Amino acid sequence: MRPNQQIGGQTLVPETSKERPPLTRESIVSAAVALADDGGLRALSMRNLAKHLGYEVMSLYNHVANKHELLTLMVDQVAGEITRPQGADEPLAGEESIAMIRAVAVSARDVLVAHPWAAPLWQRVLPGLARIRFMEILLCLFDKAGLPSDVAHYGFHAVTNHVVGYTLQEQEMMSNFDEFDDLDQRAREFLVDIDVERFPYTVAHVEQHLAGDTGSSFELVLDLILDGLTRLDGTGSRGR
Amino acid sequence: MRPNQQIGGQTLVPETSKERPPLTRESIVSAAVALADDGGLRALSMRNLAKHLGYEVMSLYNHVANKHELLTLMVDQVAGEITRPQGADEPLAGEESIAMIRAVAVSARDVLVAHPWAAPLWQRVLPGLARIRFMEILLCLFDKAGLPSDVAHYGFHAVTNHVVGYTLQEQEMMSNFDEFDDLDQRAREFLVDIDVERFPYTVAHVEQHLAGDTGSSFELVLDLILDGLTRLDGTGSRGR
DNA sequence: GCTGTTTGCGTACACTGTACGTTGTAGCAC
DNA sequence: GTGCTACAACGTACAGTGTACGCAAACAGC
Repeated sequence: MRPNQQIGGQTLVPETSKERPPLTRESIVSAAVALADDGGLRALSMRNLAKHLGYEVMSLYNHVANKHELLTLMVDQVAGEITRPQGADEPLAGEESIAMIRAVAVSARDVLVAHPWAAPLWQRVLPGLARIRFMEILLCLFDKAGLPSDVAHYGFHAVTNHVVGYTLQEQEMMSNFDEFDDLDQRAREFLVDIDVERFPYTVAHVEQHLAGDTGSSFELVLDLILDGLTRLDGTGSRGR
Repeated sequence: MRPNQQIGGQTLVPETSKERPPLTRESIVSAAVALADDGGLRALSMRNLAKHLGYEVMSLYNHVANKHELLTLMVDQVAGEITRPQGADEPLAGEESIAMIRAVAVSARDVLVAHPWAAPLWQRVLPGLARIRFMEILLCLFDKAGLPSDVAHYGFHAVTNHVVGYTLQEQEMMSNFDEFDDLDQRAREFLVDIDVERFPYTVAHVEQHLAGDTGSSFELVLDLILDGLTRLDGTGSRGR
């Protein structure tokens, strides 16, 4: 037992200072993010993670309560990558605020694209500090945009929903129709099921996707939402 | 072994015709939906499902390829509950189409609320027949709304994203702040983390949620999107 | 009758997250 | 120094997961 410690003569400071970095909360989370970045969430088991770090499984639990907490920390680390606009603290004109909201949303989307495993987790995990900061900035910008408070409230939801939801749906498409994935077979079944005669619109829609000419539709819908919000400034008496 | 079959004298037609309904694809899916409806997705294991049906685990695999297929079928059954508007086949005015789109979206949301487990699965599973029908109707309505084809394309995404994304985010809130859930402790941690001084906007936003005055914001954002789409009719030359 | 196919069943395997107990060691009081 | 406490790393063990495999009973067509 403990095969690595009593090999050399030096039983003091054994192997720990040799090459493997010490186990910390941060190193664990970073390794987990790296492991999920290539290999997806499926590749992230506690055993696998421990092996990659050069430790045994249960040692991780000295720094992380359970896997859910690890996932929370991972999402939060990724949330910290979202760029914060400068000058958000100063007084702003409405248009400037909207432009900043747009920038934050685009940055958040970029981060979710860079870490494809993060989008599904985003809603399943409680916000950590970085994500709360993200929320705070966005809500602050909405406040400074001069919108009525209720409009600001669900405007926030509309924007964040769009960022996460759009990316999620896009990734589903990608993974389902990617040749490199083993889901290729299922994609075939799908395309067989929908024959052109019964579902012409759906077939056309899917082909539009496969043609790849849906590039900037994320930003188009984002602008759609933002423009709509600014239009709801005064009375708010619209709808139904 | 096989304790249920050789109890009575009749080894023919043993127990099968006695009381338990025969195992079919449909009965399995329905039982799975029922099981997930109360108990959530966590309660839905193949073993648990088999037990509830009065069969053994591996018998299910005679009717369902694997669990992923089962989940797909479950989502599809639920998708079939979405009400289809009458008269969608006939020629429509633009406003009528938009109204129908709105009705379909609201119905879809109702279904997702009735089956809280379905929203997270919605994006993780390939569309089955019922969901393709749903897509077809929606896309058809978008076409009849007189929108340019690209606007119709991402309008479809904007609406479906909103339906699924909004419900998902709402359910996360619910489950994270519900007293009945064992996540209560985590919710406290969350509220402790965000002190009012550092994150005033976030605290105010969360309190707005806890006060429950966010009732119809789903439909408000939906109208926002739909109104925005109809405004993008002609040139499409707006916003960056 | 025989034969091939379907359906239910039991066992078994690889894998998951993690509870629990043991062990070496660092820090501190005496 | 000795003793005590705290903790990080470890190994084992357990309950739970999805499902591959093989066997037996029931039913189909000949």
